[in-house]
Amino acid sequence: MARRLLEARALHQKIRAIDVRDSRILNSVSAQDLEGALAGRRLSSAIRHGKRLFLQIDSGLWLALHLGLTGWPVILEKGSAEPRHTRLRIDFEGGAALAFDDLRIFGEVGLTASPQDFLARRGIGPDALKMEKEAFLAAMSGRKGKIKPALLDQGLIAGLGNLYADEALFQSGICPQARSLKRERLEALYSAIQEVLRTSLASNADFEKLPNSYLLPHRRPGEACPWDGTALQRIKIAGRTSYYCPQHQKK
DNA sequence: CTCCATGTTTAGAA
DNA sequence: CTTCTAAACATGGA
Repeated sequence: MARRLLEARALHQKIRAIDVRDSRILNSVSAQDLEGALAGRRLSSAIRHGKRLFLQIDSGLWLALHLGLTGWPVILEKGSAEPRHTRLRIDFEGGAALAFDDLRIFGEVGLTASPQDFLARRGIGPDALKMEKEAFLAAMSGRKGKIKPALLDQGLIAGLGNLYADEALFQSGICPQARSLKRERLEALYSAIQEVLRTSLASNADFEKLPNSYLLPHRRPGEACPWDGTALQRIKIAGRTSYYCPQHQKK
């Protein structure tokens, strides 16, 4: 979504000014370096890999973005008010601007020579939506730990967060604490991941627009499973809250 | 006031 | 070596 937005609205315009409002979002780059890399240039393409966004600058360098918990890119038309927690603002010739809004500042902005380099250095694995089934099976099999932390491990599969991991497990009938899953169940999980991510993209990450058969619109204490009416369970796994249905999600 | 929260990294314990 | 937990980061809402 963010990538599509940037692709549609932030490319090919000459950058007039950069304003780093809060340098805490910068990751191993100074505000000066960022300005030097962007001023007078244009953004030429946008790609997403897992939770990372990369914007190519026409100099060949890339802007590397992570939205964190609360980050979001916002396109501002000429004269429109900017979001309250704008941490970085890029103004284009012509009056439009790109604001990076991020309340909690868990997002980050950096520069890299190439996305491949950046991903390798950070140890980020294949993107969930581009990953082949066999690669997924290879990454997930032979592990002794619980399935949920493996899904959240960005080095094994990049792009699933806590909520979508819960949703994929829910859809494939697998308990987040299950271990050593058989091939057949991993295949079901793979399909669920693909479907959950595609459906979520189509609904613009709005939980209320997701099908009622999804966990996410019901992911609250005391709610019932939309499949069988069983009370949803809430547990902590690897420090993250997990919701699941004890009736249809098996170990 | 306290607890919790959509993410990542790091340190340290099993 | 693998797996898991807690803490830290910053801010707001219940």
